[in-house]
Amino acid sequence: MPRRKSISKSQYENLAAFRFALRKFLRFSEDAAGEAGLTPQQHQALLAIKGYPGRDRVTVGELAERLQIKHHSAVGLIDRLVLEDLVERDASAEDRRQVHISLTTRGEGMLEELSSMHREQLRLIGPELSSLLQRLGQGDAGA
Amino acid sequence: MPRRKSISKSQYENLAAFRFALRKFLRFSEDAAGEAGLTPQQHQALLAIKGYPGRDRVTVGELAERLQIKHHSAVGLIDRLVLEDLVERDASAEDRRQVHISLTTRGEGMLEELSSMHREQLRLIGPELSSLLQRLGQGDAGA
DNA sequence: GAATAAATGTCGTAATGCGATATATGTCAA
DNA sequence: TTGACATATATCGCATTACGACATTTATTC
Repeated sequence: MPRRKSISKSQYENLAAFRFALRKFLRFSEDAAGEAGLTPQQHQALLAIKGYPGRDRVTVGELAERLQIKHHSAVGLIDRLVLEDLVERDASAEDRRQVHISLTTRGEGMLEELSSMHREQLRLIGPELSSLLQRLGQGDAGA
Repeated sequence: MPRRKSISKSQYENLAAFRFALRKFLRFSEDAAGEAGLTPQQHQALLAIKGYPGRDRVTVGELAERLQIKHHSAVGLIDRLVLEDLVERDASAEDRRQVHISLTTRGEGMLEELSSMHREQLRLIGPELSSLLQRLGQGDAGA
């Protein structure tokens, strides 16, 4: 039987089931951010800053990389976060082209609240996602 | 030590690492769709239709549910898909309020190509995602 | 110190999801 | 069989956001 390009009905169903589960998680996340008064992207930016490996500040370029968006998209996002008093910009001492972004106290509080909810939700749905991923990893066994 | 609301630095890093991996996968998916000449949402719609459990057509409402968007957002999405000759609308015989959406031959071809790529990519990164999920499921052990 | 690269920022454009609202069809009961 | 209500889809205008093209400032290199 064919192996590379051909996709069986059950494989389409598996792929779709995974994306459905993913969308439900993202919807949960979007709703949680919205109820906290943040846009989803603002929430992701706060997490990317506070959760950056080994530090709790980032440059504009680093933030763009972590969010997988372009530099100038990150600039606009940061503009709105600064307006909301959620992050602050500080010029870098070493390289004056760079700008360091870090959370304000207000930003920290909001992120902590949201992160707590997400930690719980991910513990809840993590096993399901892993199971769906594993099913995709197998050949075309299950229906 | 505290258990509910408080989040350690390493937990922020774990949450951020998971979202980063997720964003990289979604970026892969967005880029793949774009190269095929589709928007990311158009691709997701095709998959949701073809991968619907037990069928390969859906109603507008079902599509909205699978994509986790509102009905009228799905309507606009379907409008654009019909214009691109990727899906077709058919009136339901049983309930004339409903509209059945199914893929055209062109839509099938595009979805098969994209699904093949996604299947491979998910096999590649599935283990990493599972590992990150499992780390979130544990307490606050690892750093 | 001129040329080039890198980091950030500005501006206008396009896609998309949503709330409010409208229309058509089905359902149920008096 | 008709009136009241529910359901499925569609329309319209709005807000958010990411992008490409381009500009500016600072660092680096020969």
